[in-house]
Amino acid sequence: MKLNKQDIGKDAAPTKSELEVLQVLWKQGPQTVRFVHDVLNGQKAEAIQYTSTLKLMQVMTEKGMLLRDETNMKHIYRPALEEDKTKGAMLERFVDNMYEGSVSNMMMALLGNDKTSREELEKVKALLNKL
Amino acid sequence: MKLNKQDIGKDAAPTKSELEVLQVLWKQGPQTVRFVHDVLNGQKAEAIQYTSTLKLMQVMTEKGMLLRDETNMKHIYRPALEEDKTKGAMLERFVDNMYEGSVSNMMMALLGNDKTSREELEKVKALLNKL
DNA sequence: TTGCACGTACGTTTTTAATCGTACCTTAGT
DNA sequence: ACTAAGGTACGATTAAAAACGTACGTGCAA
Repeated sequence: MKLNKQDIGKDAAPTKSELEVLQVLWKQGPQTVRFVHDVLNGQKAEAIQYTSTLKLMQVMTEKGMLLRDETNMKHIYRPALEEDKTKGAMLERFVDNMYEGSVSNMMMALLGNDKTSREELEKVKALLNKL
Repeated sequence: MKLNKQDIGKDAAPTKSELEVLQVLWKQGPQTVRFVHDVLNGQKAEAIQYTSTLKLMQVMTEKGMLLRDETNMKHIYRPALEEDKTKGAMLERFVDNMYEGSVSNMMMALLGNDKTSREELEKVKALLNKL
């Protein structure tokens, strides 16, 4: 009995390129491979081959990460899972791995980071004070 | 002229296993391969071979990610970069990739996530109000 | 009605990460 | 001195992700 990837790591995190594809679809709605490919390689100097993107999205479909409408010749792909769900899970994993699962730990790190703008922190503060 | 990895992706993000090694060293201070290996595989059912950990750490050293003291036979490894610096960079990358670089966007996601405990959010609030 | 632009299918290759095994060195206990 | 325990070195293998090219189908415009 040959066991498929799907049967195993059902909730595996998307890889870097898979995430890029998902981002486009979440933002733009269901689209063709061509569309996603162009968005991803538009102004990029090191453009990838179209068929590479195609293959990637086909594999993602096999993994159950994307769904596709094959009624027309130009297949239309869409994410199987909502943006919030997926990103939420990834965020959780990230906080667990990096900050012992503690959001406040992560926040502390942010405070010591110059790159984090004052405005952003103000926004967060406002957000939390509305609880 | 053969060009080395080091010359290229100097600030490449640590991979998953590399991060695990770094975490041990940051927490425990400079240590031998044996030590790191045991911490990482202590209670694990699927323990890895010692030489795999050794090789991993050697490669990390080649990449400039670890430094080692070879004066004694048992080499002592330590991270080349401080925890804060490394994690800060990773966090920044994460926020960029996932939340368009906006910390408040990320915070919003956290609010909609049941797994984030109320206490944690309170802590963060307290933290920010001290600004 | 032919040919070309544009699409899918899918095996193959390349690259990188992760893991392993074998050879060999060093030291402490006998 | 001998050996066992435990260390390093490093090429080789396996596994997974990323990228590619070739074959082939479909429809529309000259």
